Amino acid sequence: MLLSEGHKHLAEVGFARFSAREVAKRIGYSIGTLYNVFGTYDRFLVALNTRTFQLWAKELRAELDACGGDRIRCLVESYFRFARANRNVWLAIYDHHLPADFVMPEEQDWLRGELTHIVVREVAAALPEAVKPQAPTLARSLLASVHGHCVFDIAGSFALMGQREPVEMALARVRDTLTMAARDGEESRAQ
Amino acid sequence: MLLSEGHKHLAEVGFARFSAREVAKRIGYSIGTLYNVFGTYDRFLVALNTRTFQLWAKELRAELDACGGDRIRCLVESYFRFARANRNVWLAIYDHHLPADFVMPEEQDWLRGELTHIVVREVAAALPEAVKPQAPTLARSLLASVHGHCVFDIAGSFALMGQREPVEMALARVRDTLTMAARDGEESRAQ
DNA sequence: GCGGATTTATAGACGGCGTTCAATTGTTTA
DNA sequence: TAAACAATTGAACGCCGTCTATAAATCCGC
Repeated sequence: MLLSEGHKHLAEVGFARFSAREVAKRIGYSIGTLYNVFGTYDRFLVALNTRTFQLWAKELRAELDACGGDRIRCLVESYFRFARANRNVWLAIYDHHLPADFVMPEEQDWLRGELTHIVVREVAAALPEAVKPQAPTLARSLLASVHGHCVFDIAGSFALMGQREPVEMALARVRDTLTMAARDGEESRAQ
Repeated sequence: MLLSEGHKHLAEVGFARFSAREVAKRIGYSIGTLYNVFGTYDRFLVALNTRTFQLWAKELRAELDACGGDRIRCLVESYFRFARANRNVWLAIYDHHLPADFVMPEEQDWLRGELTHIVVREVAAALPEAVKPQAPTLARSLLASVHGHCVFDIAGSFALMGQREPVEMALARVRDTLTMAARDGEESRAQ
């Protein structure tokens, strides 16, 4: 209840205007109760962001299942679609910086890994046999590239720079790298 | 004075713990004075972030001037170096989301363009003649890719994923794209 | 069924925040 | 010097996250 209403509130007002007090008030709880449950504002936000990761992974799996041939395009488009459709909760994941001494509950680690693992699997499938071992590293790197495009898109930086079609740009960068990796694979086979 | 001390305070405590009140107190100003000058917290932060952009562009130019042969590597390394050396003020640029109705003073627009323009020039220099017109679009896309790697690096996501050498990874992605672009150039010449 | 123990919930208090504004101080001009 | 103007102030407001003493609810052995 605290989680679902909190997630709704976060989606409505965004990270900067989010308030744990307001969430408690909305569902008729006292502020003290919320703090008894989560202990601290940071931990509450971590729990909400974990919820976002769960939602994200679920949608990604669904879209991959419903995907036709081009699974790499599907991945990239899904990344942008989720961020755009869930702007505030998506941004909150990256706006919320944990204190250096914060120990993350395993829960979130595992779920972030879930998303990454999906991408690793798809990247591996797109690579020729000779370079498949590079898939984990390559997948994380491509994730970062797509993320960068998505951040600029959401923040409006691309619009300011007169750039359009950020999804296609991100996809093109991914294809560049996959093509180059495939070429490496051929060379190592030719030797 | 408000700007320099504010920038220092932001660098010390980071975006989340930053407070305009504290800045005013530190230099012996009243809180009211700060608000007469900047009008609002958002505008104060925009001014501080503009300062960060200025510093960033200055360092980038200096490092390019002192750069040996590999100017693309120099760009990527400089991006990471600035973000790492100025973690809090760099993060503040991306953590501070403006209200939708906010009209950005031209100042910051111009300075952001400054950084981009440097990158565009260097990317153009790295491209064969046939594809040089793509330089502006390509440069912004590569900026996004490097930014994505840098965000994950600063946030510690790469470390969590067991990934090392984010700078080299980002550089590799840039080279992938530049190589592919060069190949496109050759093909269009061959036709 | 009951009374003590233990968990859970409450709301008031605290200091700090961004923001506003009437009052004050300082500066220029006539 | 006196009046007009500009700059500065800090108390007041309603928020915030956090803590804590108190009250309510739940459980459990008898």
